[in-house]
Amino acid sequence: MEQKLVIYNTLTRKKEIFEPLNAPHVGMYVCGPTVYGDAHLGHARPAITFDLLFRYFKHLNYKVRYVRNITDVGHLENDADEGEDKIGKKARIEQLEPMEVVQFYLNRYHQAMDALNVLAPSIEPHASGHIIEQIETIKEIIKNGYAYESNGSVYFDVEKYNTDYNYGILSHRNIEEMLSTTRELDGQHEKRSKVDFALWKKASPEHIMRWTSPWSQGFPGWHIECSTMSMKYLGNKFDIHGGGLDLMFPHHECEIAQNTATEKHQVVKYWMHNNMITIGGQKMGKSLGNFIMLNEFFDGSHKLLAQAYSPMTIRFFILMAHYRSTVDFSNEALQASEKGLNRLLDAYSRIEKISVSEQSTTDIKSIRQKCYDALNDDLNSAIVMAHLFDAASMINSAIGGSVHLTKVDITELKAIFDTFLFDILGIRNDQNKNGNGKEAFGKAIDLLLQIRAEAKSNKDWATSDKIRDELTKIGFEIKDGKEGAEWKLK
RNA sequence: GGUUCCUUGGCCGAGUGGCUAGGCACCGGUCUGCAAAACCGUCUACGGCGGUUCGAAUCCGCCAGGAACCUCCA
Repeated sequence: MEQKLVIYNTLTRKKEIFEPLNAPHVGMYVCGPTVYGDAHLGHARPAITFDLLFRYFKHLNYKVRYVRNITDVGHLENDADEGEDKIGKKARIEQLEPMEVVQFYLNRYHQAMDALNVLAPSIEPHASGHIIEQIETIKEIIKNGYAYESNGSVYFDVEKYNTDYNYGILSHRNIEEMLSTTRELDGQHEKRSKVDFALWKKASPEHIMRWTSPWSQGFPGWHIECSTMSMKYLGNKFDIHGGGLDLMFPHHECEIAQNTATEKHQVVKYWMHNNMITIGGQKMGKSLGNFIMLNEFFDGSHKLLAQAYSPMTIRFFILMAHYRSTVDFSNEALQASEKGLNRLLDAYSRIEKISVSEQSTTDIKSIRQKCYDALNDDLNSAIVMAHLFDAASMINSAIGGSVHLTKVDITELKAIFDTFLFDILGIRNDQNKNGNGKEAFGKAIDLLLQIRAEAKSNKDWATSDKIRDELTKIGFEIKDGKEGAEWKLK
């Protein structure tokens, strides 16, 4: 079963066969959160998209090092390298140590990621823990002639760089265009050109987070952390750099410029970008204030939400669309995801109930390859889901008796769910979680259903309905089948 | 204004030249003491106008509408 994974490379705007630089090793770097607030639905998209890729690489037996950074410094509040550090601002408002703010939101971020069943990356470096390395990178860029100091700050010389390389290679912009369309901003007198960006900023007196450097007491620019940390942990040539589409410019463009200015060659082989989550057709984001926090989904507390949605519903919802499509939030779409996910999990939990036949009357064997084909085609999780729904349909039909399956095919159906739905798509099976050490609890429900069955055989509908209705009221779902009643906690 | 992209059935959402994606909802049926679940069936769409082609949702052009980036943003 030859696997040829194809991924879309933003750099070339084409689907390319994925060939690791150093098989069986794969290095991937993804831009993580700036920890000055809780994660919203938009943050779940790259986390889940690249978690899928991480899981799939591991499934394909690659040795993956997945680096996802924590931005805890250097991310400016306003435009063009002026303004205030986001972490520092939040810290002053809340009268906290900056690192206290970082730790608080980082813990909450991790909780949300755990809930979404997003695996922890191999390394989660903090920008603030790599100030020395960032200073070294900046020195190297200055040495190579692509940056200059100005009044204690250091700026990247974009126009100089562009004469030797190509600034705009990723975002397909050109400098002339940018010079004519970029706004003139206050406080840009330090820069030689308005397209230059900061590598190091001298701290203003009220700025809390500051480090000593050859140029000033200050702090690093936003872009330099990713260049520095990605190369530190993955080398000066590595496979994949991912992030949200909105980071393509300027962040990733600047990273490429910094990388190339340091190493004199392209560092990243494949650039991958997930698309945005929209709400009412518009990007869910901080500036529009139209975001819904993940925790608000989990408990249903946001006013736009008709109900609470479980973390797995959110994950399923995101995976139902291809990662390069925008996906529009709505209660209807989320409810459809919730029901669809339950349909798959219900089918999975009923596999044991299929009675074994000598011959299969339907084709199970091709499903696995179809799922691989879908994943190999630029991680098309939506198609994988469609095949899983087909598999669910076969399970249900087999239980209903309209199709027959051999022991081997039944085992394969279960394996397909285990491999694709749980291991690779990362859906956690939260159903019937009443198992752990609560066998007695389950047996008690079984006993109630047994009494109900006896009542039914005596045509004592009052008793049988009472048991069913009361259990339903408590929160159980009772299904009557040919082989007796089943139950689960809703 | 510049760059890039999108427009699929009631809703969501795959699909890059021919072969019913899938999910949710609705409706009809089977099953059931009733219900739920399950199963079967119905609904078969591709913004508009032209063009290329034996054949286009899929390629090209124009028009309309929408979005992202161009300032922090996943």
